[in-house]
Amino acid sequence: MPWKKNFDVEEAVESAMEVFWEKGFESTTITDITEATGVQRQSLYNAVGDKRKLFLRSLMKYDTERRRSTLASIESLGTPLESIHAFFARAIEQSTDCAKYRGCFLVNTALRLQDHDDEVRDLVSAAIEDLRAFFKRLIDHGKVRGEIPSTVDASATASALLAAIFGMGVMARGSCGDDVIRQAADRALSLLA
Amino acid sequence: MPWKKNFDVEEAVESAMEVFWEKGFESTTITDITEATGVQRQSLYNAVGDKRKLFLRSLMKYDTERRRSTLASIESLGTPLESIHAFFARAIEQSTDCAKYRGCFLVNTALRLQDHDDEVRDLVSAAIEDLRAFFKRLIDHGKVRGEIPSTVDASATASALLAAIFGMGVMARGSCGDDVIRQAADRALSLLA
DNA sequence: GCCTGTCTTGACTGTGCAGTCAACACCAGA
DNA sequence: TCTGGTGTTGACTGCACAGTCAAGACAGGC
Repeated sequence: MPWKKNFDVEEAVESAMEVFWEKGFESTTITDITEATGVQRQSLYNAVGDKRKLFLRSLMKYDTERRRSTLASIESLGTPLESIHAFFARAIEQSTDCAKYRGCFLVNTALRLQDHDDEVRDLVSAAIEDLRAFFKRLIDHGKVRGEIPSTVDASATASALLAAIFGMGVMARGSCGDDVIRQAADRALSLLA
Repeated sequence: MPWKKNFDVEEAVESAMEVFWEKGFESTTITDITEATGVQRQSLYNAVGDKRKLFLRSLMKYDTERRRSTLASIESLGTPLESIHAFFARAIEQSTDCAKYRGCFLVNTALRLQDHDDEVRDLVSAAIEDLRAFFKRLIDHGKVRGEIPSTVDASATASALLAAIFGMGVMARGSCGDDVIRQAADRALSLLA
């Protein structure tokens, strides 16, 4: 007896994610989302729930389908040191292309954590901790391979790289010049030499 | 014939600044401000103008009365290297006291620059550039004094310290542990050794 | 004491929003 | 073909907000 939905929920969440990523939670209206997805208001509410649930689901989708897969592909790219450099190169590319700069969805969310509930908070904290672990793991491997001096403190340096990545994002938003961002990345990476 | 205002405009802007600093532009309502200042709606509109003008004026007050004077007092505190360490110590203290963490008003604004017009943008960019210049000046002086190795690139390292400071702010918001923030600061400062 | 122009007050207006409702369209099984 | 339940549609509700209005309070000049 039921009637099949004439839209795909996952596709709708994907489109909603793009909008939330671009504009943030507060500044996104349900109308923005219905326009982006082509799905009617009530159909969205039936399928997913309210705005908050839709945001959480978008963030989870980003976390699993974008962030984790990106880190995995970068990690398998070359040597540990090369992977770290590749990560920073990617961050620079994104930060300096101001036309389409929108940062990382999770970090954007971290910057407005007061807008959100514990579920979102926990997801964000876990993602940040995971990125730090990513750096630490690569540094440890680099030390084993002899690419990175054994005197480098893996944990502390991972924290510093994390701060550098975040800082570059802030600088990009604060309309710093590209050269300043590149300098910051270069000096941060010098901690590995 | 006129009638004297029974409130001080500067005091009102000071109170408004506290609210905008705490909650950001979008999340602050005029009612929040009338409650914080004790000044009636229309009196505020008469004295300062609309919400946007009030925000700009608050930001300018912060820039001149807080940021600049803080930098000046830190700069005159001791040797250049000591001043930089003092700046980071202050940042750590603020970032790890999560109970009253609210970051720097200008950086908070930088993170939501899309909410604002060119006047605000320009003020924020100038403040960020000024902070970078602050670091660069101190590094240059430190090199002259022999506190900082002459091999340190003052400009690039200033950019890296800037990124580190911003990154620490993001980490504080993303509910990173205090030790991670401290590690990041420690490694950033190691660029001066 | 009256007049003039500013300041104050609280109610008002219009807008944009999240979320809801009720009527309708549709499909599958009896 | 009828029936019941689910999906869809667009209008609706209630609320919070920025900004405005008009009536009144007030102080000084005449």
